[in-house]
Amino acid sequence: MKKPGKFVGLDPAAICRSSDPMAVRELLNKIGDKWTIFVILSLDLLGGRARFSELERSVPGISQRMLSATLKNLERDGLVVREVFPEVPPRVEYEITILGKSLLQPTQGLVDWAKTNWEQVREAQSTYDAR
Amino acid sequence: MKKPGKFVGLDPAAICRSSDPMAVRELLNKIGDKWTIFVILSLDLLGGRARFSELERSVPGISQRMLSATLKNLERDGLVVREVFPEVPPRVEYEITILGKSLLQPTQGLVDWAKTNWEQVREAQSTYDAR
DNA sequence: CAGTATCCGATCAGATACTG
DNA sequence: CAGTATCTGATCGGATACTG
Repeated sequence: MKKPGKFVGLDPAAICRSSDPMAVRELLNKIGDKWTIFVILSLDLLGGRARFSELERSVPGISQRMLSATLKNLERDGLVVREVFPEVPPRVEYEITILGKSLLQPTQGLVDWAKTNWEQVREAQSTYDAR
Repeated sequence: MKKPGKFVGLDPAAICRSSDPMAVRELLNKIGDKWTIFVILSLDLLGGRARFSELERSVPGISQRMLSATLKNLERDGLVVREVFPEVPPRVEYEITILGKSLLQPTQGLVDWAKTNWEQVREAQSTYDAR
């Protein structure tokens, strides 16, 4: 679904001590896109399981298109599972997997860093821009 | 330099318990772009200080254009400092700041997660794609 | 050496409209 | 309700060439 894009020539050991720098690349890529993190965090806050419309409401600003695409990628990566109930009107529930939950911890580390340090980043930006 | 892009409507408390979801957004955005993480990690591995050409060699595949842009953003954010030596030929050194170093810990958390779990992600992708 | 300038194709994500 | 389809402007990043 999401093509990784080729990325040749990175020396694993030298760059990030990872045996697979592509994994880091791809992970960072996913983490970095506009909605992924907010969707998993929301799903977690909703108790780990929610339906499409609940997520839509929980992530203000997201469009159906982007929520759909984001969930599809998360499902493909094994971070959430999708369950369809054959009812009318249709009901679909998304549940965070153990793998998905395990990603929340390192993610929270970044969130915390932002909380702690972003003011300082903003100041640096202001200083820089003032020249 | 890097325009954040407007992003209205996110409920801080509900989404990520952050007092500033824009900070998280922007951080994730930076983290997620193609070279930022590899450049800071490389800079750290090079002892926290290196010149342009050293970084160019340490991050295989990066172009001058992207290294330059990435470093400029890192400098603007206060994560590295740039020092110019008025010599011929010119010499410019980049040094990671304390703020920059502090970002390495949460970042490493993600790198470790990728090392531990990416195989599982790949399997999930294969399974998903096989349908 | 340490960049900048320009061009360009690819991807991203918003808006809007439509559907089983 | 839970999506998909289509269009579009914006941004990203690679390739290449040039410069103080």
